[in-house]
Amino acid sequence: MPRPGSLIPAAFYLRPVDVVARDLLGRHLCLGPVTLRITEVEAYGGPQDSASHARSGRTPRNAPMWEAGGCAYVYFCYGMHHMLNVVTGPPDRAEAVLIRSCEPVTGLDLVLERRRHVQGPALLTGPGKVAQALGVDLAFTGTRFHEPGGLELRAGSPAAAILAGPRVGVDFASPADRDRPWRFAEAGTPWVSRPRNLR
DNA sequence: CACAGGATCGTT
DNA sequence: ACGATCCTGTGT
Repeated sequence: MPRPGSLIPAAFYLRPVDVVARDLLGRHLCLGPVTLRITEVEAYGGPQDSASHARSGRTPRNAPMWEAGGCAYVYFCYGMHHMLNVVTGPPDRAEAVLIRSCEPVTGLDLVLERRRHVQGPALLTGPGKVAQALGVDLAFTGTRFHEPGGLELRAGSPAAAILAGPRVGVDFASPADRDRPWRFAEAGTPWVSRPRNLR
């Protein structure tokens, strides 16, 4: 059975992080039998962004952020959740896009099993839920989305309109970074975490 | 080596 | 509003 959409080439990721973030909406995330369509993302800048994991420079955990765009950066949070990011830009820019919400496309039976049969948008709205549904864990950090066979990004169907707002859970950042409107979601979709604060 | 805290989630 | 739960970065 062919994959839904063609594999996205490496050049896609070599643009400013907010541009790639918007362009990721509507693309397909694929792993094994599961395909998810991206509906909500957040952009994180390099060392100068006080909300980003890159703010402390290169560490063992965030090393994939310093790779060339197209790399996966996965980290473990709050002792129980995995967070999936798409690294962007040339090497050493350390920018990444957090995948916050998706809608199901294929492999729904497996997604429902992994998500304990939660009903409605609560199934996939939130970064921890997306990673759990896809089956992504730390073993995937450092892998490349444009190389076939593993965690892949494919064409999908683009978002017609996009809403933006401040990022979630970054109250610790400086005011300028806290207020930067770098959360993006497809307009009108129910597959979004915290629909408030978007316009 | 010890410790404080986190780009969250689900329940109370 | 809060507890779960453990990896991570930082400091001693």
